[in-house]
Amino acid sequence: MLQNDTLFKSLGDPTRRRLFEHLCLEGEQTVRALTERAGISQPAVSKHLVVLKGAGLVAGQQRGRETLYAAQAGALRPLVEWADEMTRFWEVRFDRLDDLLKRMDQ
Amino acid sequence: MLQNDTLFKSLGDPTRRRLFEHLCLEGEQTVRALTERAGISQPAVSKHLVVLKGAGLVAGQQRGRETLYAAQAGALRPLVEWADEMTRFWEVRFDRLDDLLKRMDQ
DNA sequence: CCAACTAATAGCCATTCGGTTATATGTCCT
DNA sequence: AGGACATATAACCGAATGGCTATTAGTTGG
Repeated sequence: MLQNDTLFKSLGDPTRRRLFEHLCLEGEQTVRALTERAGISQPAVSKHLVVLKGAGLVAGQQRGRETLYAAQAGALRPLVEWADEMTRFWEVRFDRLDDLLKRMDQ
Repeated sequence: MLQNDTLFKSLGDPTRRRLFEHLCLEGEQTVRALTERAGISQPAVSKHLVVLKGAGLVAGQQRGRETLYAAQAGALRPLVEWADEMTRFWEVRFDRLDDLLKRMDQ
């Protein structure tokens, strides 16, 4: 579960998550475009992109003097799987409780 | 999307996420039991539980002098929905690119 | 060739955060 | 009643974090 740590941590910061959201919804963007929209300095954006890249959430390809970043939505899969697993276990327990209550009713 | 901020932030800390995982997999636990397993001090655990409760991920019911905490797995739904939405948008764009490439092939 | 432009890095700072110990509050048991 | 126990809160501390400005490196176009 160590891989999940960087994934969840990356998405834990609102600004960073918004950058990722924007890339998902609007498609690949230059750092410049992302900066204008984020309302923070260009170096701050670049630092966030490094973190997102470290989690596999984003990939950047250089084209000339600018770099195009694109979301890698597949990187979200471990997150969904984790959530499903947690929910599944939780529901199993709920079912057991339900059974217990039914047995107590009778 | 402001509600998601606290949710993602709560899960962003590994220790905290592990507490939640434990409650999901093992069922409700006292603070004492959680503390023994977490390997940190009892106040630290209590603080994490406050944060998790703030995100709706956990609920505590006092019973005598101890408090039983239980996971609220339903609180994960916004997270899954968010991930689905991001993936959906991303795939739409991918399809468009796919179409474009097909058109270019012909 | 050089000035403008784009992005990344370095260095700095204030704040946040996760941990600690000490203490308060409340409950149980003898 | 009083001591042990369970949890929450307060106060504090060092490390991590997210932001900034300044600078560097690389690219383009006149």
